[in-house]
Amino acid sequence: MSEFPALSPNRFRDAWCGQILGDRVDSEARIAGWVHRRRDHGGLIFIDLRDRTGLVQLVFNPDTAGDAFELAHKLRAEDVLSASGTVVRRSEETINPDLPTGEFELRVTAAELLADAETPPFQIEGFSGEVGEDARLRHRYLDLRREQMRDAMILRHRVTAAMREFLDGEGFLDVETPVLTRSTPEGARDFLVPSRLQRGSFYALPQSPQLFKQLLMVAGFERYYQIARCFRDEDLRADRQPDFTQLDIEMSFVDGEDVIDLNERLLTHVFDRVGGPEVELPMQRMCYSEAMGRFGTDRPDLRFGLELVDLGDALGETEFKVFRSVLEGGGAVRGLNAGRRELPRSELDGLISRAQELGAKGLVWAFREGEGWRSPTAKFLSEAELRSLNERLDAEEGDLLLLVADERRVTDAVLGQLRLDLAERFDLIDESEHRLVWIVDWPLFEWNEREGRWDPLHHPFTAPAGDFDPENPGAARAQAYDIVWNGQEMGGGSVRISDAATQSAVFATLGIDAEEAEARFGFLLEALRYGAPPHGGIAYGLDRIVQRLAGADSIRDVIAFPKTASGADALTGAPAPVEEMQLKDLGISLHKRGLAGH
RNA sequence: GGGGGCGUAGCUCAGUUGGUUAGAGCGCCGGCCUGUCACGCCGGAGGCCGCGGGUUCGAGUCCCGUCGCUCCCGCCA
Repeated sequence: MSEFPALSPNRFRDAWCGQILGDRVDSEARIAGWVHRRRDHGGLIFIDLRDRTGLVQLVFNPDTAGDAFELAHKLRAEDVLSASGTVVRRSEETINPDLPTGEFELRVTAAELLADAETPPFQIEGFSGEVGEDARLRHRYLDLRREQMRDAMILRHRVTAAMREFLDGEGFLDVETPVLTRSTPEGARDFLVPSRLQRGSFYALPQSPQLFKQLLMVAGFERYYQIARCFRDEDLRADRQPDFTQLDIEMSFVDGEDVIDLNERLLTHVFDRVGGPEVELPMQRMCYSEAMGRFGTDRPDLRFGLELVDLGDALGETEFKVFRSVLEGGGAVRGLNAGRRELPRSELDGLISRAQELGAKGLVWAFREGEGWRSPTAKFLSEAELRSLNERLDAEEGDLLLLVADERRVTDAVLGQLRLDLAERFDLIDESEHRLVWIVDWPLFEWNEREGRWDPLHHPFTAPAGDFDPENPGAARAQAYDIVWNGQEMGGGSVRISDAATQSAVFATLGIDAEEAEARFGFLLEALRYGAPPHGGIAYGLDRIVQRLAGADSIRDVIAFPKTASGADALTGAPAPVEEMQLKDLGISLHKRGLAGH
């Protein structure tokens, strides 16, 4: 999109407010937009007129503006105005260098009020405070007038336009898949839609178009993409909405390398088009086990250090019961060196609480002091052990060391999160830096202790790497890849299972027996028997990509009409009760509040 | 489901140890003003202190409950 789309001149306007009208000095122009600000000097009135391209100053002089002068006096913020007049180059001393159009102004000769506006509930711009999000969302159409929101939405458009441009050039077909569909097991709760024609049955809103895009590969479309709305009925976060948007891509006759290569070119194309970070190709890759080992997470933020270190073999003979029992029970003692930090006792206690909140039983903190530690825990450890730990942690005098002893899963989760907390606390992240990394070589399954079963790390359609041995699911590797950007998961994909036998075997491992597999995924298994090409793809969180490109704190800032943390639409009031008749049509009865659960 | 933070004028916020008539900036309304651009100057209006209950001679302030917003854990790619 060009910055100033061509305008067909009409009675409202023949130019954009943000347009530099240098080539029209001394000639006529007509402009329409919203009154951004009025500066009424009594005998001379300035109006900043705003449209989506920017601002321009209108000058109303009683000698030249005629009736429009009286109108200008009555104008208020956010009134909608069409004004015509002469484009004038401002005199040197009246140029506003802060405004792109600041060398020019429109000397108004006629103006028409197209709509008057009530006083907005909050100022659109130009005061020092930050308007609360609550107020912004209730009047989102006003919030979207703010420059920051307008730019975010334009950026979003440019991102999707660049994606379409690239994928179109690579021969991808944009195919729409159903929104009313059957539950596909992505792991999250489904949003359900009751069927009127088949009472008692429900559609599910798609958590992703996963199965449909695979069917499109079976159909022979070979290259598919869709900017697809997806739905997950889980609690919200700054980077999670119940309905969100994926860039969904699938390709045939490819292996994982092909998919990664195409996506690296896609991302750099998009970044190039919208002024995103410069990324060298090929992008960095890190295998899952390395990410977990060094950072305690499968989505490491590589912009700072504070890496995790395994300390178990420095403590093989330790008398310290806490460490010893964990190690004997197959757990791990891991730690990180937070660097030379000063922290009051209250903050150290805060770290302990945080570690407990994250699932640890406790947290050992220590400052290196000489060859040993200043720490409540120091007295339980031998001098040799302290020296050895200092060495492992590369600790220098005064460095803050944090250790967690627990199951490996817990040590990683806790230290991985503490690492992020510390980076924030000590401002270790250079916000101008961008680190993208592919996480590869994933396990196919992980053991779900609570449910006592194997779960897929990605989804059940991910192809195993090499031969799949159903007898040893824990050893199976996946042909899967996630793209992680500054510690945030931006997209994930895999090569898919393209033969029915393997798919059935994976279902069986996941505890889905043949009967259930047939009932839920029979259509997929059948499709795979009719000649399914090898295929794979990826899905990106579009909102997150735009959020990061916009430098926003929340995906809500790059979604036109987002939901609040409780899943409500503050503007429309959704979700809302419905008429009794609607429920009756659907054969649904609600338990009355107060009766349910008794 | 759990934990933290917030809720006072239209907006953003202050409000001391529980004390008399609840403040500021911006916005809004009126007046003045011919080169401002967050215009300036003068004047003014505007409050269910989220809601409900309790303690107290007295509650914006303390306690209990509840609702809303938000961040995090769980959950979720």
